[in-house]
Amino acid sequence: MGLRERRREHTVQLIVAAAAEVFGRRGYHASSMEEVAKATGCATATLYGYFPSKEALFTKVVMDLMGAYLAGVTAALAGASTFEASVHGLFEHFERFAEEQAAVIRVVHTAMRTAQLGPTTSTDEILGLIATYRAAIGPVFDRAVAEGLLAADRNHEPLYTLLLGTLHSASDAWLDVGADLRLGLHAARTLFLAGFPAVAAVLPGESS
Amino acid sequence: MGLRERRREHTVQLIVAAAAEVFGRRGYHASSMEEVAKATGCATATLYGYFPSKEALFTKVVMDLMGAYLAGVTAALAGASTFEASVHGLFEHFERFAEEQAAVIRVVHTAMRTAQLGPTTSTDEILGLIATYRAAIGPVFDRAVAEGLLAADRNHEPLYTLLLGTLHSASDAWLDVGADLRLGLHAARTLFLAGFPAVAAVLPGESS
Amino acid sequence: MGLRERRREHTVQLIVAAAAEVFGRRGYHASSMEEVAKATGCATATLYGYFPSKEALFTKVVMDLMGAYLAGVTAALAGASTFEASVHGLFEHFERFAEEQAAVIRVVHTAMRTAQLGPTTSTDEILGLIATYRAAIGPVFDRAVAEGLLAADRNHEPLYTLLLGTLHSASDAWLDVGADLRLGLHAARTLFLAGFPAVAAVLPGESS
Amino acid sequence: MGLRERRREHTVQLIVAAAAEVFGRRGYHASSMEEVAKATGCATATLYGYFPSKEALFTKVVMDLMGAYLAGVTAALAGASTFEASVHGLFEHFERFAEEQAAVIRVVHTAMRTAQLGPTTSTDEILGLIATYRAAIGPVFDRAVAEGLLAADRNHEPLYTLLLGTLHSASDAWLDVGADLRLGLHAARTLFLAGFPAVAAVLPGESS
DNA sequence: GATGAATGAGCCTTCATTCAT
DNA sequence: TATGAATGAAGGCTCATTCAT
Repeated sequence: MGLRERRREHTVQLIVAAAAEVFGRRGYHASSMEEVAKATGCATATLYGYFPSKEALFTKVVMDLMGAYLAGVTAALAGASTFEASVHGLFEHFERFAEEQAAVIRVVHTAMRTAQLGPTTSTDEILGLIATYRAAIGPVFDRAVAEGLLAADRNHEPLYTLLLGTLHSASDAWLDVGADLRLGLHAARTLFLAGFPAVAAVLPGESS
Repeated sequence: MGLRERRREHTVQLIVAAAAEVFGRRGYHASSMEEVAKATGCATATLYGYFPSKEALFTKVVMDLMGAYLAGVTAALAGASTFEASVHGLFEHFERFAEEQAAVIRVVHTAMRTAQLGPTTSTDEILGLIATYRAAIGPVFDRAVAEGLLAADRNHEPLYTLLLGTLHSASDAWLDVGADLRLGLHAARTLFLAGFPAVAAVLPGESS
Repeated sequence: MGLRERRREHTVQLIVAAAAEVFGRRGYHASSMEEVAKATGCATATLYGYFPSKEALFTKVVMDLMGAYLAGVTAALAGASTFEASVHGLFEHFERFAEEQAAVIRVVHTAMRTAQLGPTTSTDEILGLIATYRAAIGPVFDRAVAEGLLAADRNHEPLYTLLLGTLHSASDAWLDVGADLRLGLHAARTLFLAGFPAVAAVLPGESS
Repeated sequence: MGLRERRREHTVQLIVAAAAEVFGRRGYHASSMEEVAKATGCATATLYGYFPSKEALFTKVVMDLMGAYLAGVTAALAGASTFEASVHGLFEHFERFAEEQAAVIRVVHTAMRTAQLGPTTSTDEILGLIATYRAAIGPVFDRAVAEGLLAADRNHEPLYTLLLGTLHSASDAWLDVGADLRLGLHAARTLFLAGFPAVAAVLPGESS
């Protein structure tokens, strides 16, 4: 990559970082390009030299942050050989990531939670992202199956929902009402691990 | 209440119902007063005869729906004498409510999850609402304490978070990716009940 | 038509008149909605209560003015029984119309001359308008045929072009360099009538 | 002219050629400097190394093309000794020129026709250009006078208008509705020559 | 000389809100 | 009370132009 391109890429990163902060704090619709520009330290028009539209910028922000987060998830799970270790790894990664970049969590939550609150067009991409997220945590359940804790021929769907649900509930409480993040995550992990066998037992056979 | 006032109140309800549908479908910022008016079947200006602003309308919508929902929660919990029955009652109430009024859940989620996605000013009211929600499900844990499943002098905060987190994760998955609601709620309840003792055991002493 | 509609229609006419003046003076691209609003005596946003876009307003202006002009053309030709009288009628109508509403001629010329200078989308409508214009002056040549001045089985295309060309050249000179309109039209009419037989004689057989 | 200057002049020509194509196709206002740059094969900023503004570039384009065209006109008229030959020469030159460079005709028409469609400020230059154009075809009428077809002490103004009007009407029809150029020009020339005596007879005495 | 990047000004359009009827 | 109409205040986006490299 030439020098020019590097500089450009750097600027893109600065914009994305500023935009992440703004979008995370105000949501998509309430954020204005002028606000993002001010946060970046440039003129509004400058943003359009890097992104063709507000929506494209938003999508880039979500994709980038989510990509970084998911890469960490994958790495964390790669280093865990048992089901329990996987869950621990996932929660630890989340905690680290959340503390470093609260804004990130905010945008990602915002985006994932509310396809309908973001711009219409990128809905598909966001849904794809949700799918990617679920795929990334798949190894957790592969290990559960390998360890005999979970039958392979069951509908695992609710497990994904619950793992992410308990995980995110802690960060939501942290962001929304200022609850203790570490404690929340600890409790969430405990609940998930302790309740897992019972849930596994009630899952119906694979279907849709 | 005079006849005049009754008629007015009726109109208010019609508007709120229409607004709930619109806000639930599009979110606060993406919804326009014109859209709400069209859904109500009146002119935009008419809305201002009943609500001083878009924000006030939104707040009213959230408050009303949440109030109805919470009344149901309270009723459901009043009729349950044990911890387990309480949890069952809560989930059943939720399921019934969600199926009847998907839009309601959408707005409430939207509102609760993201103070920042709604209008800035009403944040306080929404936070108050969250507190009310938590208070409404308090009886669940009172029963757990009464049954000796939970020590009274512990920080119950994470329990509230987790109960609501598991509950809502199911409806989120239902709304966002079309997951099976009944199955999701069943799994969530199972997880919560089975994992509860373990979580209760790791809760730290009362603090904040 | 109710009173409401009448008032509305009246406002539409006021806007169209103001817009005709502005578009006629500055052309489509150089005119701004703010300028039109100022000429109308209202706020910019008000225009959007009557027209969905700048382009729609422009199209309406052109269509309306052209429609009025063509109605006059048709009427003038209906009252003329000979070829020569037709041509006289056409020129007289044009002169009257031009003096009354110079702006009209400007917009129409602008629009007709340069589909590509107006908004892209309405190009088709403008081409259709050109076709309508040509159709409106058709009777002139029907009479020429009836009087034996013109063979029916010839390509009349160049005649249309020349009749309008001589006619418009006079108004163009009037608008652009301040030439005398009456004199110009007189000369144009004289040229057309005197040269017509010669042109009719050189027209090729009907083809495309 | 040094080598350096020659190279510069060459670049100027490349830009003017590209700009002529763009302005001819889209008109002044709808053309962007970026579009011109792309057509030239250089960066937008580069254009400013050769022209101080968009307007200056437009003016240069018009002046250059018109200059080339008028030089041809002058040459054609110089080689024609009679009135009729002059008119023939003019039309032939026009036909050759138009077929070679349709874009040229487009820009020139655009510019001449509509001072208001080009940039406001250069109106004077364009008016001067119109005057130059008229001067260039002056010899046609000088010959008419010499041949006794036209009285010298009359207002020749309408003749200029009509000669150019008939000429241009053919190319307009060609450009706008795809009419046959050669046929149109033939008809136009025929009309002009055949009708000329009659017009000459009705011209008033010299005045403005 | 050439260009990528930056930007101020401006344009079209939307929308919450007000007001006269 | 209901509403059509009017509007100020943005907001997203474009573009001619400048400047540092």
